[in-house]
Amino acid sequence: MPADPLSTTFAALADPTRRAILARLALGETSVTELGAPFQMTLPAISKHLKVLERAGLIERGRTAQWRPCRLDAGPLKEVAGWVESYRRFWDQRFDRLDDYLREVEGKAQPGTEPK
Amino acid sequence: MPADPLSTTFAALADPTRRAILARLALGETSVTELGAPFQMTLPAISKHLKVLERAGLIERGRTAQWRPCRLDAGPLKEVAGWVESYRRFWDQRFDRLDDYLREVEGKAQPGTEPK
DNA sequence: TCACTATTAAACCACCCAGTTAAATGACGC
DNA sequence: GCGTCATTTAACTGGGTGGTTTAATAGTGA
Repeated sequence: MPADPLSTTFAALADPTRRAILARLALGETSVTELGAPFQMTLPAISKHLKVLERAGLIERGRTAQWRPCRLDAGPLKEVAGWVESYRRFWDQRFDRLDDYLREVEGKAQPGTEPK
Repeated sequence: MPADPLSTTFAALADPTRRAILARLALGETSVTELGAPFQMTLPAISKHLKVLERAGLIERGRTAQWRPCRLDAGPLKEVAGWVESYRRFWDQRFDRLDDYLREVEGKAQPGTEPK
């Protein structure tokens, strides 16, 4: 239901098989069969994972003869990085005291869409 | 089923309501009722979202009287940032030519768990 | 104790997801 | 055209998820 791109990207990344596929594609374009080789899983399952990654815009697909090779498209990861970076100050120890200070000064503010 | 922490974190982030809750918590600790106020959703639904966030380690919960306030714990986001950063060179335009070069030199390597 | 507030639990629903097997599509080589 | 390889589709299953309503738990305060 939530069709927003960030949710789709996060959902696509929430599976270790799909993340492993992306890692393999980071080494270069390859075929579906070779992508599936490392996994104890049938090829239709791999094909479904690829469809999820494609809908999330994380891979692109070509058509060379009977092969439909995949290549990585890291565009959506840029938005993920941007989102997560906006929380950096919350895990970076160097800003812990600053956080306490800001929280003290600001008190309770109205809810916004993203922090900072 | 995939109980690995990174998958759990990504799955927790793959919902706009939960991301909005995190954004609200970035402004400071607050109660369940106040967290649910901006959403057209019943409180049990909010409570379930909080349980998902808690299992992912993204929030911590206290016990002050009848309130069980939530506060942000961005620890897992650090791992997310680390994972996504390993793909930075694939979306950063400045490295496009370098990518082509590396792909040419490396040819096909064996699949690893993460790139580079 | 009683009424009230804050929060969760239980039971239920519709739907999506990850996986399977079996069959279909499509391109190649002979 | 035929057999073969690469890939996808169809149909099905088990289990998780996001939401609801109703009811239970737990603390506060008179």
